[in-house]
Amino acid sequence: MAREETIAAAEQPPAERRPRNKMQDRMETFHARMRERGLKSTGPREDIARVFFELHRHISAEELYAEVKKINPHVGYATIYRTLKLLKDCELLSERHFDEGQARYEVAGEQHHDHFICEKCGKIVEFEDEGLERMQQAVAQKMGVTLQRHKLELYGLCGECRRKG
Amino acid sequence: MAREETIAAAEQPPAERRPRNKMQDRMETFHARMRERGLKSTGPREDIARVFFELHRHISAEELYAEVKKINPHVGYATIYRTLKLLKDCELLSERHFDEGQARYEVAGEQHHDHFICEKCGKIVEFEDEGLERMQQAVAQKMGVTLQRHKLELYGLCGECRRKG
DNA sequence: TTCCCTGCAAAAGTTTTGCACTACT
DNA sequence: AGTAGTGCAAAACTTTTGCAGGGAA
Repeated sequence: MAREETIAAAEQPPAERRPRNKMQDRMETFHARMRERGLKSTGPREDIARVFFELHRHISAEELYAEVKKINPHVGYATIYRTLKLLKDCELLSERHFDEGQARYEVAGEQHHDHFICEKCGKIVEFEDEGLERMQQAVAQKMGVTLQRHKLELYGLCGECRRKG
Repeated sequence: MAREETIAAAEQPPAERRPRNKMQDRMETFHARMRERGLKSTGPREDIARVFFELHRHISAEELYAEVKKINPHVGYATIYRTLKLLKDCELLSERHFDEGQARYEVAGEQHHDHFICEKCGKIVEFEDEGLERMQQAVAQKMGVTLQRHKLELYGLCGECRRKG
């Protein structure tokens, strides 16, 4: 059992610019990637992927398991984890380790973003800032290293909690 | 068993500005904080704290256990974890979760810093950049949130590995 | 028909806890 | 003496793996 998570849609690109049915696009991509790899599309995989794409982001394996159980009570934890790994291989999912014991998973292939996490209510807000990205590159250069990826998490109080508290 | 770690001392403040015997200072602080809390200074606690302060940073519980065993083979895992938690309570240790299953621990109370992690050799380099800190504050302000802390990890190739690879 | 996939259960890895015993202060 | 600390073993929790049976291509 982990900290509860609330989701805020933050700084999403305007709806018109996004494809109308992300869900279907993603399922198609999933099928294509599986075919490429000679893997099979099966009931449990469909269910898990569908729930994962449908649900809000930053879900834990435990939460995903519970959700999938609702529509397919037959599915076991092993299949959840195996499908999560498969989705990751297919570059449709990325795994995050926030300050908790368990991993959280989110849809990948979107534009890069970082996270703000409210320490009071647990809300996770995604954001992206060009300036920060550039400055990180500059710092890396100064250190003489090559950057492949990064992880930035800001922790604090969201506007709502600050007002309340 | 986890990924091996190499340590690079990076951008440390000049030696003259640091107290000569950090180790003793830290042990004294540890004793003081324990006294404040009505807790006892004991053999195992001494050994664990000493090894922790002596050793390089970003150690895992497993590694610490192995090191402590060398000087006190009697100590168990439970005491390692309990003492790690105690050191954290005493604000002498901070716990990090990089992209691995297990936690890593480092000496706290130093100036704030972020981490670069080489994806090839596992080397961890600490760094600090004022500009980045300021820009994070600016981004937080733009989002209407209050920042309490943050975590920035850069992943990539260190100079050495890039040259080799 | 051939592998791949599945669920179950057991294992593995990390961290925590219960308990009887020990040892600081 | 009294209370907190210790080691051991067992439990808890998350994730992985072995295996025998079932199903997609």
